[in-house]
Amino acid sequence: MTVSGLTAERSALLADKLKGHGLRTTKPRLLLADLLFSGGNRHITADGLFAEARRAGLRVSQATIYNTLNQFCEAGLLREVQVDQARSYFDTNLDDHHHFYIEEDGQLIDIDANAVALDKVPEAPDGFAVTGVDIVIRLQR
Amino acid sequence: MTVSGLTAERSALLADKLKGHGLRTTKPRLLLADLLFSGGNRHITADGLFAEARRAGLRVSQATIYNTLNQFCEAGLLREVQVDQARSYFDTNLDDHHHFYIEEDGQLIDIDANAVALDKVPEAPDGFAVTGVDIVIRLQR
DNA sequence: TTTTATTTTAGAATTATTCTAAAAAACTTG
DNA sequence: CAAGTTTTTTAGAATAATTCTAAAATAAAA
Repeated sequence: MTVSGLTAERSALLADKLKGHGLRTTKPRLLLADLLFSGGNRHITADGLFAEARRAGLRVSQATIYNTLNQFCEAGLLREVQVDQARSYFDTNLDDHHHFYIEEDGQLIDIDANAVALDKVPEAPDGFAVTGVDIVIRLQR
Repeated sequence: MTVSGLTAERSALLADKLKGHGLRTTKPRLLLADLLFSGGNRHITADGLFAEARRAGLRVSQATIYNTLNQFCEAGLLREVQVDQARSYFDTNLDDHHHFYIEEDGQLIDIDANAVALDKVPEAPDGFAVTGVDIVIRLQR
């Protein structure tokens, strides 16, 4: 499959990444994966990715953006970050880490896990297992 | 003002609480305040409070529920907890504390601040002040 | 009591997201 | 490659939480 705006090498690399996570390679997925994974780590909303995709000349529906983001999450290529109940943020950084959140402009900044020392954590109630520990430090100017 | 289902003493107590936070006492506010503050601390969604209010015989619109919850937040009588981008949770516990969150049933459980030892926290980026540190421990059965 | 300011309300509007069912694209097999 | 099967994509409708609007009701002030 050839996708305009992507070199053959990058295309092959991304296709491998998708296949490696059990996802078929399709044109929309390849181009969205390129937007998401070809720079450094990033945080993005569905709407933001939609805008970028159109700017990049990819004509995709919003439904595809949502489907793709959710599939990438399930496949373990992305993580969702819960900081604002108004919209979902997706994070390409899969390492153990936390976030600064600037509410005014909706900006997220990664905090490396070892910049935080969480020395005492309460035990989970009986019958429950911890699936994640999220720390969000809210900021204001 | 008399409100059916509220003793005069409780009514007066709640009215004082509202006034003390710069809010006029109205019938809907008094009854919602009673639901929110007359038992122990609690976590509730707008929808949950709406259902309770109707069960308690208060005929109040959804808009009033939302207005009241937001006003109570601004007035410092409630806090909003960000755990699920699908809906807002409000917490009557104003002490410094954190949360367990059981995604399956949307249940929140308080974690006392001193059950957590957060010994190293990164500095806020230049020009920013920390407005809150939220720790959410997600649980699964 | 009259006036003024604030609240409440029903219902419309908004916004993010999911659903639907049909068309398109991607794999599979002969 | 051709035909058949499965998965994706899509446009647009549907859903759900929340906010907005402008008018009626209520509360405070004079």
